[in-house]
Amino acid sequence: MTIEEIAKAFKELGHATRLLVFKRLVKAGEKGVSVGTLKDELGIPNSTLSHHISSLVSAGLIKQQREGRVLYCSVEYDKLLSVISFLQDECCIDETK
Amino acid sequence: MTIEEIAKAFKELGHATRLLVFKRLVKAGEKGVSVGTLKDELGIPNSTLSHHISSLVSAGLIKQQREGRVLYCSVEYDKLLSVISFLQDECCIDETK
DNA sequence: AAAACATTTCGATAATACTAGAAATATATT
DNA sequence: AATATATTTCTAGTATTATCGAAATGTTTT
Repeated sequence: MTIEEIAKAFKELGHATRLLVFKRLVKAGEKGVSVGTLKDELGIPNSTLSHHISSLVSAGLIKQQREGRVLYCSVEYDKLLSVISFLQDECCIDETK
Repeated sequence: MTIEEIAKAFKELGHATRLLVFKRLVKAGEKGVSVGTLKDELGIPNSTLSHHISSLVSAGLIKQQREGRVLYCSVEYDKLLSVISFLQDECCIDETK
């Protein structure tokens, strides 16, 4: 993962609405949550939510799977783990220097 | 920490230049790195760097301490730990549901 | 107090992001 | 095939962010 990819992930997590969506999806686990459910829970317009979702997808933080006419959103755990690893490894506190 | 504060931290880390600065400061440890050194290492203009630094300060991710005419920037570890904790706790992978 | 050094603030431009109503697309049901 | 449901794309206005040269500020040395 390049620094740009990590920065992109942070950037997309750096908005309260998107962070709420992401947090909600992590809680939901494997199957995820439909766009409509997110819309109802967060109370924001379709189009606005749709843009936020595609931002998260573009950063590789979440993915979407269709089931009939419902689109489920779910977390890309590999990406989440990469981000956590970056903070722990690349940004580790090294007092031994 | 509110969701807005966490989002703000992610937002400011969400830019390649700022993320490089932050990473550099974490590596540097307690004393930090001067603005001038960052400028030389990253090769970006004073004013641009200064804005990025104040963004990181505004998110509480770094702080500045003057020593003579040199301003040192250093990481606010509490904030870094909060961000890591958020990802691990609030965004934990819970397969037990 | 003048000159040198370190950093920020000003000012202005360009680029990107946020928001959301309305129209379009895709799928399912009757 | 018509209707209902779920979601995205279009369009457009507003707001925020990024960039950086030049001027200003604060600090030290001479």
